[in-house]
Amino acid sequence: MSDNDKALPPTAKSLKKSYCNDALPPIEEHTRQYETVRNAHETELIEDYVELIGDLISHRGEARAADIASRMGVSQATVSKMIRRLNELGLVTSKPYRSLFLTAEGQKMAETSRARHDIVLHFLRALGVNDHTARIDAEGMEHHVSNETLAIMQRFIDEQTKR
Amino acid sequence: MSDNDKALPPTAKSLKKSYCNDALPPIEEHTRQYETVRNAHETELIEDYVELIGDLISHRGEARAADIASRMGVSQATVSKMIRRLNELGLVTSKPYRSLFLTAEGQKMAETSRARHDIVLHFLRALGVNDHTARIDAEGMEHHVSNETLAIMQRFIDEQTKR
DNA sequence: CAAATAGTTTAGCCTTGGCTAACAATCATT
DNA sequence: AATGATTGTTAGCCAAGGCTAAACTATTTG
Ligand SMILES: [Mn+2]
Ligand SMILES: [Mn+2]
Ligand SMILES: [Mn+2]
Ligand SMILES: [Mn+2]
Repeated sequence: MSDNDKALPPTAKSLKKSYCNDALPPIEEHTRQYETVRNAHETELIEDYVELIGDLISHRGEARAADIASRMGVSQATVSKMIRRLNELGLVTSKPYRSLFLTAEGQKMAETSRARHDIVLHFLRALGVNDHTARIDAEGMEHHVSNETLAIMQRFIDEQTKR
Repeated sequence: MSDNDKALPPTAKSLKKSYCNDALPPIEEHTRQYETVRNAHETELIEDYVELIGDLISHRGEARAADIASRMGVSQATVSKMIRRLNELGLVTSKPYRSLFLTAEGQKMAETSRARHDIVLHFLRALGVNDHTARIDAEGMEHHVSNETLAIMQRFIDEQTKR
């Protein structure tokens, strides 16, 4: 019914509010938007844990539950429970009372997440956002940035840094 | 211990990976990042519901539970339960089996959310992201964009549209 | 090496946000 | 006005992700 995808009207009216109060998107498209967000929510905590574990291992030599808990700002019990989940998902290996290791799959996820996180963070800084704020925003935004947008962000960073 | 906030070294070394694999952020700052994300998660569904209800009212004349359910892509039972919550939070008023209305507070939240959502969406398009992708990304990103970043996005949009 | 401290796990509780199935109300059509 | 279709509600289930308290293990230190 609506043609949101095609060229914006060449004669935008108010330029400030031009296409913003368009009709609602068609139902199926609208639904898919919310669905995508719900799906992201299912994986984002997992990604953050795996990414943090990878960071702890590479920067500290090992990943201990207590460090995860204090970095995440949650209780050790919460971390312990989550580690069981990560184990079941095949992302980490752990022996009771010992520190954690990432499986091959876990390492892959850690790298991917870290790379994406870095692009978003660098993009925000390149855009002019204060480092502190950029870090906070990136931690949440990263899980909702498509590969398409990520590529554009990377291009933006490259252009900024080149000049 | 680290000074992430202050001026980046004027002689950045690799420019591609310069500050990305720095040491981990100091614990308290790191914790605050994750905390901020957790807080956003508590309010984001609420915001999406309220924003959608506002949109339905202004574009359709009324907000019915069935429309919310089909747009959100969830069951009517889920919507019914959520409406009770919105009611308890003082964001909507509703009589059984009738359509919904936003309270003054609800309207304020709807406007704020809608405005923020629009800025993020327009920003992504101005950046060169395809409309369809931009809509999907915006739906998730919007809840994790600080006011500081939002202002910068708005400035970017203005500059893009001016030239 | 024994005791104290630090780290980890388990048990049990809670809220949120999904679901299905059954029931209740409203609305539209004859 | 009766009936069937649509819409809304309730009950009861589940998983995720928090928490505290208590028990257990490992490490450090006297
Ligand atoms: Mn991350
Ligand atoms: Mn994150
Ligand atoms: Mn929104
Ligand atoms: Mn949203």
